[in-house]
Amino acid sequence: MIMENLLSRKLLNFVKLDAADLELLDRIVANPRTLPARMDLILEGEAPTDVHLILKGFACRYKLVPDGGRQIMAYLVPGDICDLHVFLLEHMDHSLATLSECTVVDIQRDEILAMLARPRLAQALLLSAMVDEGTLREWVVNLGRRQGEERVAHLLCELLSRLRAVGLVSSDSYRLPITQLDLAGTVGQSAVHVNRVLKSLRASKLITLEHSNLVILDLPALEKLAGWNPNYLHLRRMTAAQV
Amino acid sequence: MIMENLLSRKLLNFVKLDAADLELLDRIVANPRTLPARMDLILEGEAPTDVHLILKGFACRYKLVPDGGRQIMAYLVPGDICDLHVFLLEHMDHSLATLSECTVVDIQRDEILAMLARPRLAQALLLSAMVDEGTLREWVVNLGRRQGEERVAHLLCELLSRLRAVGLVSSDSYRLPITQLDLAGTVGQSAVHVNRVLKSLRASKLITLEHSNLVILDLPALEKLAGWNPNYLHLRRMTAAQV
DNA sequence: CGCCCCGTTGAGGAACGTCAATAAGAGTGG
DNA sequence: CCACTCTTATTGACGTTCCTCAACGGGGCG
Repeated sequence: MIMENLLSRKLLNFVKLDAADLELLDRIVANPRTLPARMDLILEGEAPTDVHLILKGFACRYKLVPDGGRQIMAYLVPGDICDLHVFLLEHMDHSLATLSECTVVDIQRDEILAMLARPRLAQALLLSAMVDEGTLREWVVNLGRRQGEERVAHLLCELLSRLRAVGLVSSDSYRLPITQLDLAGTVGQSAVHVNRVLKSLRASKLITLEHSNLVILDLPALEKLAGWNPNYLHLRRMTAAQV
Repeated sequence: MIMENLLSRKLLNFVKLDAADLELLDRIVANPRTLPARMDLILEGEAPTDVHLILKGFACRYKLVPDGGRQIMAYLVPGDICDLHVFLLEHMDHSLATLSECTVVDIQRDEILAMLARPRLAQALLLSAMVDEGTLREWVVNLGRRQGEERVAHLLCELLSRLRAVGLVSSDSYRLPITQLDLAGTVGQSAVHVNRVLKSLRASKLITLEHSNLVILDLPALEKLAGWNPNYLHLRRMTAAQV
């Protein structure tokens, strides 16, 4: 089975690309490597070297706090590029790690420059970076203003949209290959409480979640609970739903 | 009294600038306007037109949530530039408003392009944007992993660093022209609870706060409480402390 | 088979929210 | 300058959300 170029698929949500653009992207994703779950890509304080592109699996940005806990500040899902700031920042102010097993491409400096030299690709990459920032702002809202169930519901809605944009959703269902401990580190609550929140979402017939398979049973109700508004993802074109 | 060019002062924290760079910045800040407190600069959903530069006062990014509350996601203090993404995003995914009376410069498209055409200014602006993003990540940590007193303490430490970088701090003291309701909307707690947190910080002899004048009485202790680590601000050079 | 990580549940306590009342300032018009 | 009003700050009482500690079960993997 041929692996579709998820980078192209993602960027096509923002801009049109010509054949040469697509060919460059195909060349870039040609040599991926596979990493196990729970593996650091780069640590806070280290000097960034290359740019990472996720093709498969979930990764995250995180920081450790003095009391031993960790806060996840971003999910990196297939099609996501991280650390375009390689060229500017001397030291990482956060760490990067896989959550599940991941397929990753290390993009070299000259390949990034080749992309930025193409106006439409440059625009798509910048737009994608602005969306990441908008997502961060929405996470601040999520942590600051919503409580348990709404918080998790919002995260599930966001992942639905983001994964749908790269064709990884069918019938409001997707793989969510993370533990409840990771989920707790994401929504800023204890693992015990997240477990109870999930129990409650299941009891309300909003979702099922077994063996890392999430099924959203009642999307309108989940979106309503979450106060969902996808404008911060700035998706201009919706990709066709998969069968 | 001549108003110092706070934009230059801020950018000099990141890069060296030559005389022509500084002259361009002086031209840009030449025609400011003054806005009253609690005034929107732009609303979520609107199309951004120009870029805003704050010269005096506090402004913020915020979103309203269905239940009527508002979450502040960023503070804009003197020297801060917002919305460089004017050129890319069709609609704002959040709103911008003044918290106190503000002096603001509206920067036109061609002036932005003139700055970006100068390599060092471009680098400084991009670095500044990355710092904004790093700040957003730290706020996620603040909301997700810290409780009341640590949260407020962290915010106060951050503002100390940021205001010091533009010369608005003397002896660990600065103007904090915001209400407790705004503070609550920032740290994701109720105004009543923020009031009690402040009371506790005062009782611990860490700060005083009267008439919008904040005095940090014991900075090491406040930083320890906050788990303060300024690396995300990426300040390379410290500006001299003001008398 | 045994171990370890993960998910689940119970019990009790700490942190935080809501409602409500009062005080203290700040601005406004007379 | 004073009376009035509106916003902001402060405090108490009480309820809710969430955390911590602890125990137990289940499934994957050596």
